[in-house]
Amino acid sequence: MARVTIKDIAIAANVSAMTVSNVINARTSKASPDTVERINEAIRTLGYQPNLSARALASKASRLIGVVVPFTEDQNQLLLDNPFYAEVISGIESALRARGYFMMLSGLGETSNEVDVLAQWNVDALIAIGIYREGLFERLRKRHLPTLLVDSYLTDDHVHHLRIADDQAARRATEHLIAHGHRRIALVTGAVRDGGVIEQRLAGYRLALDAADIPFDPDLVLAGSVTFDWGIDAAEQLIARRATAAFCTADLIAAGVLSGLHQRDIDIPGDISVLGFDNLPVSQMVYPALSTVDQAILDKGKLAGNLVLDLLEGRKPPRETRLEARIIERQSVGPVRK
Amino acid sequence: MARVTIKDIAIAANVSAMTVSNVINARTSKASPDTVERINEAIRTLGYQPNLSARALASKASRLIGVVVPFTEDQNQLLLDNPFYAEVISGIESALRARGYFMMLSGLGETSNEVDVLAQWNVDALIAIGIYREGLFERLRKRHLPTLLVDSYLTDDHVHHLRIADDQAARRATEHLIAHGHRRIALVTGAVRDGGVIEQRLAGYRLALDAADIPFDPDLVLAGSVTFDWGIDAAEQLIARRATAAFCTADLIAAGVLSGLHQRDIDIPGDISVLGFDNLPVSQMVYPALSTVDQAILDKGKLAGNLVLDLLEGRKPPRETRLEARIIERQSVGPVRK
DNA sequence: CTGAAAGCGCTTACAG
DNA sequence: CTGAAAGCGCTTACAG
Repeated sequence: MARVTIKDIAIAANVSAMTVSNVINARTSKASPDTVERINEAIRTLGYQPNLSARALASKASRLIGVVVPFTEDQNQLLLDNPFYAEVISGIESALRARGYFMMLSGLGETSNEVDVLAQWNVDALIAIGIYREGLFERLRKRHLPTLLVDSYLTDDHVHHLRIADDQAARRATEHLIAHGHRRIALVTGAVRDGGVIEQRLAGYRLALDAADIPFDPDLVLAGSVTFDWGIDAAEQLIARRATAAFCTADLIAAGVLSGLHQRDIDIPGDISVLGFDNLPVSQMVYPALSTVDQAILDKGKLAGNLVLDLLEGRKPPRETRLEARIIERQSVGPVRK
Repeated sequence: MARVTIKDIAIAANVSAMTVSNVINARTSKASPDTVERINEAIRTLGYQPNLSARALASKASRLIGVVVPFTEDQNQLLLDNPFYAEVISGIESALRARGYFMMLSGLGETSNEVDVLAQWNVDALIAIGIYREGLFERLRKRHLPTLLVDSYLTDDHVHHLRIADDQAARRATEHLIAHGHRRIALVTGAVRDGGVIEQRLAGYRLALDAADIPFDPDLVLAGSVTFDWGIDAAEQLIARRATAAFCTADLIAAGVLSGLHQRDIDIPGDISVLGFDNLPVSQMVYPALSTVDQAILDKGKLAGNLVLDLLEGRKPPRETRLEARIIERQSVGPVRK
């Protein structure tokens, strides 16, 4: 049994293919109620499924949104290695689906041609998460697609942005530790990159220190990668540098710090306080439960989806959207030990 | 500047469109080396990108593989909520990409028409993860697509399977606890479903008990959902039922159990031992680090991708592939308290 | 080794 | 309110 096409429906309903097309695409004003009914009936009984490739080809609109995530820092080329991405993507997908669009997911590495893949599928628009490298960014902008950058500070006239107020969030986080009496506060983070979020969070951290008259100590900035393993390593340096608190710019790192401190029998938060960032599910699973900065990842993802569709559908969303983040207090932050 | 098509290349290289098509599709035997060179040159200078929708339409092969994951049990319609899926999917995607195929990801809920979406995109084959419900399964098989079921025991003549030896793995896990002197061993699990993996793991658990002459106590089977929150709740029942060890059929549940036990100041593994399943990244992040059953999720995903492509390309992979799982000993299992 | 023609399943002006 | 025709960018027999 061959696939049932629009032509089959046309024959069954005794109309032309183009009337069927009109009805399918909800241009019902262009057909009499009676015809619409007959066509819908035929669609139901024959089990018609539109061929989306054909539609994309003919209409020059694929209803496909490309979503680009960077491959993990150790270049193992795995999507979704970071639960943060998994959650944003879930949010994006849910928003797209609700509005009748589809997601084409792709990783993006150093030398990768994954952007080409998206071009080949004729995606209507692009959401790129956590982009910083100039080289890759260049490749993105070459196709002049409606583009939304999530968590990126790369500037470009043709690009829209969604991000949290990273500097402010980091400042508040640091202040939260200061309020608990801490003065030797380490910043444990991934690589500080041009146009990335960490740059901004570092700035917020410094602002908080300045405001509290705590001199900035570069030795307390521990930059590695956004991984659990780096957190474990960082724990050792935390101790060596006599930090009493660590502000980690990702929960994944914070989880590693917790684990590294446990290995050395350091009490948390008795000896060292740890504050995370993201409010990933894992932050509730570690021990002690991690105090962290919530950035409502899922909502962020949904918003990203909706913004990019607004953009695509010509509804002129704001060029930049900034979300608020807030601190979630759990058990990993306490007063400084006297 | 309009998109450059195969026709543009044909003109530039002074050949027909079909010769270009042949060269693009690596049927180079059908063209002289000289022609091939001219065509490739034109492709490079003009920056040609094949239109995959057009190719799919004309060739009746989309190189798109549908990947279906069930929506989470609380029906919140979010893909990737479970890190297990995120990891399998990463593996699948990586295998598909390596062989020149693309992934179309879709969730699958109670009433959902997501399978329709995949049909509409003309996916060449299907990988479905963790399917048990008969209703949904029926909808899958109606399209007679090459299908690989991951972690499912639903039988059907037209479907291929990839799974671990769940009964055996559960048996070994239980024996591992028995070897530590435990006799009141609870099984903490998601819903036991027809054709799902948990059914098998329950069987393995019972086999181990039988072999050790430990009577099966239905009160020690705690079935909820595959979530952290359920693990927290289960912790309370563990205590009430005087279990000395818990075998959890998912790390997510085990993490919740750990957390719930901490809340009640139970020492792990001093008072109660906890064993997980999956070896998710989170199993290293919790405290104490979780002993668990490793099922090499990433490799499983890659294998799934390769199996489905073998199937699609007519290489007749085995109808059923069973992977071995092995126990990873960390800190959450210890000898029973006398 | 190369090409002309038909066709994949849709949509889009255009006409009536 | 409805239709005939052309076209989207490819591939597929078929012919030479």
